[in-house]
Amino acid sequence: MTEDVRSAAAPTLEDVARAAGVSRATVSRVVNGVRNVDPAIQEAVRQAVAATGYTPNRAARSLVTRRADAIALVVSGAAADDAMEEAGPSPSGRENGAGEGQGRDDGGGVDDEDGETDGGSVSFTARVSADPFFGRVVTGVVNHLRPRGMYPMLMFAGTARARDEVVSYIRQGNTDGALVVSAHAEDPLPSLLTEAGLSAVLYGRPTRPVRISYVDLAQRDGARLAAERLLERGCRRIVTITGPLEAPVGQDRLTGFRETLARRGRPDAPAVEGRFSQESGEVAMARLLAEHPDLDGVFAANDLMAVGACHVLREHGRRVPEDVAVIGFDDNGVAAACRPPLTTVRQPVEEMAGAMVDLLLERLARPSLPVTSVIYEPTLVVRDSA
Amino acid sequence: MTEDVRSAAAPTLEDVARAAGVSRATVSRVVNGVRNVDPAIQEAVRQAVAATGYTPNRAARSLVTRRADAIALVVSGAAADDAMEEAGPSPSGRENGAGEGQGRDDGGGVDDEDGETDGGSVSFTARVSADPFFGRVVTGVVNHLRPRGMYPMLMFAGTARARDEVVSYIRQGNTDGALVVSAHAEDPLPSLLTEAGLSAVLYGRPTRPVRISYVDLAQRDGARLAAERLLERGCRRIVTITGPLEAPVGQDRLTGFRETLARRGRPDAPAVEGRFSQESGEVAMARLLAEHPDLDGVFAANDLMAVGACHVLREHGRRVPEDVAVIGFDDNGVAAACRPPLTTVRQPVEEMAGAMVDLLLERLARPSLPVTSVIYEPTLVVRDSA
DNA sequence: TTGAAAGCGCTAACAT
DNA sequence: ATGTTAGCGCTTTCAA
Repeated sequence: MTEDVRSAAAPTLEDVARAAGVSRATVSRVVNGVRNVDPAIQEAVRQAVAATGYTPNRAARSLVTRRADAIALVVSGAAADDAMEEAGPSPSGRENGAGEGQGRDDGGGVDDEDGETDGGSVSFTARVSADPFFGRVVTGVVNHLRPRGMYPMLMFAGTARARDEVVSYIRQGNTDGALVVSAHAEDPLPSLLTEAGLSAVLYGRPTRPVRISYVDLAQRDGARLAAERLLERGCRRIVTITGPLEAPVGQDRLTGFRETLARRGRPDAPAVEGRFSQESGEVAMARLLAEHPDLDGVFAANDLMAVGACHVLREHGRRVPEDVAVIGFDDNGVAAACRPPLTTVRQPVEEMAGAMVDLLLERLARPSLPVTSVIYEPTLVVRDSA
Repeated sequence: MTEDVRSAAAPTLEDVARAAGVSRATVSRVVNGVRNVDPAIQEAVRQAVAATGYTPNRAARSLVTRRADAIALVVSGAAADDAMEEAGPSPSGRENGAGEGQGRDDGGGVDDEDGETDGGSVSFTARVSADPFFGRVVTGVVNHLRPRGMYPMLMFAGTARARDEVVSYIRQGNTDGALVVSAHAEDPLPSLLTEAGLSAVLYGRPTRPVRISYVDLAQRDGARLAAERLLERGCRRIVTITGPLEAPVGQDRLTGFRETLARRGRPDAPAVEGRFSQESGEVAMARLLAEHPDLDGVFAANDLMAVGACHVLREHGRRVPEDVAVIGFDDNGVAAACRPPLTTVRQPVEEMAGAMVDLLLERLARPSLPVTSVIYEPTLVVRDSA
């Protein structure tokens, strides 16, 4: 289809204009789809574009439009404290690996500060690669952006330093907006972004009500689905491993779960807080087992913790699902890979990530648009564990 | 520290020049660290920069330097065939999910082509989020780039179409170079990139010898480590689950393993080919168990397959490591999370990804630099499975 | 509806 | 060692 000659220097508007016998301005109008161009000329220009193999120079365009034509995808995480001020413990459980090497390289040197040794970043980075959830968000965004000819600039904001750099990078106009997925509650990034007047869309309801668009799942409905399934199976002694309770997801999944149980006359399901990691799920399960040896149903607030729970249950001689039914949340790859395959609440992460893209792009196209939120419905995926 | 007034419009070189009482050119020189600037003036300019809160406008800079000051991180995958020409089977086992929905949306429309339904992209995307390996490469790159004030543009090239778009995007100068990690052998991307005269660095030796820089692990040494460990434990009947044999990693890990065994008088260790997915590891293990019921040692070419093997072994009543010792490869998070925790060959993925960044950046700084490769040494991480 | 011209902010000759 | 100047390729008034 493209059999043209493509010489060394990339063709410019000028070249196309000459080939079409019109002015640069007209070519620009055609290329940008601006009205008021004679159809005949329009066609001629299109031909010239094809013949020359013209593609707009983004730098030149950005220079005048003041748009970067790029967006940021930031995986955010650490709370206000980190690298430099690791001291104060956060409200709830802390990530174990955090805190080595802090305070290193404060000089602001631009050299050799690697994530592997960067204070506070270790556990953040580890969690991000360990939980398939983040990978799903990223692939969802990338795949949805691709047909639009765009690729996201990927950023991690795992430390206060990294976060500030990200914010100023975006403020400087290097991207037109940001998609952010937080690995932590109390993430100051959303506020920083909106305060700076930048367009952003979140994955998940922000902890504090900040005026920002977001895409979320009807978390409580998901938890309800899990509770009902456990109830239907005839579980009598149901417990739950929650997510971090300072985060909205953690709270919502717990309350949705408890509400359903309470409505069926089973208030006060025992709960132990986890941190969404497999290990925290194991610890929580062990504790629940010790305190409630007669338990026969477990709802873990994500798949990773459910997998950890299964491991511990088996080590304690309990069969899943015969002795204890287990339900996870997310429906990540680990759920299907688990033994037994996990019954879980599915969150259409990739789709939701795509919705984030749409929301942001619409907002950028029409900044006057109001802040919006889109809520997806979860579904129960029944496999073997419950 | 910054207590200046920051008005609406971003300060330009002009503003700084005025503030410092010099010309734009001088400011530019200072900002870009060009020699031949009087130290006193240099200092004055620096002050002015700080006072005004100046940051270079990248679009303007790119326009004249013809550098994008950005790099691509592409996770590549599918071979020449896909979306449009799914017909011919590849040399060895095919990814199972591949091939639904092919031929859809050929019209070249720029709308609504999502990865989830895009032919050939399904299994690719799934594999990418399922294998923590890719996440590690990505985090390694992002973390290493951050101190340099750069963020990679993330791209997936899972179909021929996507690959072409990626190549032309880069050719158009939207990024200065590319970091590529292939999920498939026979990936045409490296060749396409070099043929187009673009700078690129690969993760892993390319299938065919193409003149391109890469970072790799001494795969055979890693396999040797695994073989020796199994031998030391006194395993008598050792088998292996290989990676895809059309890929260099698959080959190298197998030959390194067999060579070591042969040198100890144990040629012909039974091998079954896997595809690096947990499921393929399960299938392979089941087959090996059927054909060699007396096996007592397994080397899986990656952790995911090792986990699958452990599942199957347990289901067949074999205890790990008492009855059968299992060793994986990579040392991803799943290795430590496995029950029992997996003894495995560690690949310092994040570090290696950092090395890719260095290689590419050096190359961009001095294009005359020769093509290089950096090889890392693997280490054996002993846990419980062997 | 189309063209002419100005200028976005920066770097890189070239002059001084 | 510093300043002057000429664009880089594009969009966007403003005229015609």
